Amino acid sequence: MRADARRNRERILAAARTLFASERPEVQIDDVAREAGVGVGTVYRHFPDKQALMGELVKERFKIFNERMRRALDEGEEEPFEALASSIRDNAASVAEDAATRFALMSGGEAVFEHAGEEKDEFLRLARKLVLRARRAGELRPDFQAQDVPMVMCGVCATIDRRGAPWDWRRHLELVLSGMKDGASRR
Amino acid sequence: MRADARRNRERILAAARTLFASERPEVQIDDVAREAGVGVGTVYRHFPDKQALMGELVKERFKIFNERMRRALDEGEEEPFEALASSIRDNAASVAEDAATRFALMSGGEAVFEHAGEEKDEFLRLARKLVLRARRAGELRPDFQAQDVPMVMCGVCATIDRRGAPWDWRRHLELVLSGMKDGASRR
DNA sequence: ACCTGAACACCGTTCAAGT
DNA sequence: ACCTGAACACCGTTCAAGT
Repeated sequence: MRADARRNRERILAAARTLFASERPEVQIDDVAREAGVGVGTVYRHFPDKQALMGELVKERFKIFNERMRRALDEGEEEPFEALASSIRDNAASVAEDAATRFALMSGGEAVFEHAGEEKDEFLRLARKLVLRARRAGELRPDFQAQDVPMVMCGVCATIDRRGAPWDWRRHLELVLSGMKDGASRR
Repeated sequence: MRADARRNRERILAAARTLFASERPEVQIDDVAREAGVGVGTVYRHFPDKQALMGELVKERFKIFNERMRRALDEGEEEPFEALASSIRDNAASVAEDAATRFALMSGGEAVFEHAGEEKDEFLRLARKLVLRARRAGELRPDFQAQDVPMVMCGVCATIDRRGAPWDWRRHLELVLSGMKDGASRR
């Protein structure tokens, strides 16, 4: 890829991040192009449609999720449940700080997730390992599945900054984590 | 309101319910009008904009929520936590069966909820009573707030039929309910 | 009092012309 | 190879004309 093209691509992503995070009404591609200092056509050259642009944000976010979960696998040998719980806490916190990606995650359609397909698969593989390890240690509710990790994360994300409702997503997450613990090992 | 106007209003709502529930791409007001057998202008005469149309579905759903919670207040004297939990279970199940309202709840903006403002306030009042009673009985986690009722319902709703993900929202809800129980009284 | 649908406005996407 | 932005298409909303 030519150097100027690469630079434009980065500028478009940066503009999308800024605008998706700040604007109230639906952000337009024309706005993204203007903010990035390129023509609309250039946005479409790099991202076939709006969903693909949002998809790229989601893809990058999943990469960050996956890094955090790999670290949990490496470092959490002694406390398998806590390793899983902490990685979910940190991932939720990173989404909470990134309104642009949250917008993409929540309002994007199926295409957005397909764009991040590979990273999503890797996410599930890592979740499976963390879940199995915690289950073997007897710290996790036995019917908890690997797919339940993205499920509960989606549930918590849906309650971050929801239309001005005064919701406390951290308490929400702690409720869920406490529900995930095996009955015998609950505090 | 004239009889034909009332009939048109009902037809429009019925059409919206059918289309929001079945269509894949964003449903158009023109489609709703055609399905209802009226002109577009008639849709706009009854509902000032698309959000108001979705808002009406949400409003009616909140009325159903509130009926269920009033019943829980009347009948659940002996088992206050179970009364709260059952009403949440039933409300989630009723949303799960109603794809049109789920669409309105999830993809509608703030205006949709303002349209159901009064019912939403009543919902919070009922939630407060159910929560206080369960807390007094020592069955509920002491830091659980009345606002957490819509919060956890929103979280669970967000994971019903999400882009073909094979998620089990009933297990999700049971996780949350189990996290809501007071530590001392958990099974 | 209410209904109709052509017309308008807005925004996602394309493509002919340019470098 | 890549960029530009005018033009097109689609869909939410309005409003003049009708009953």
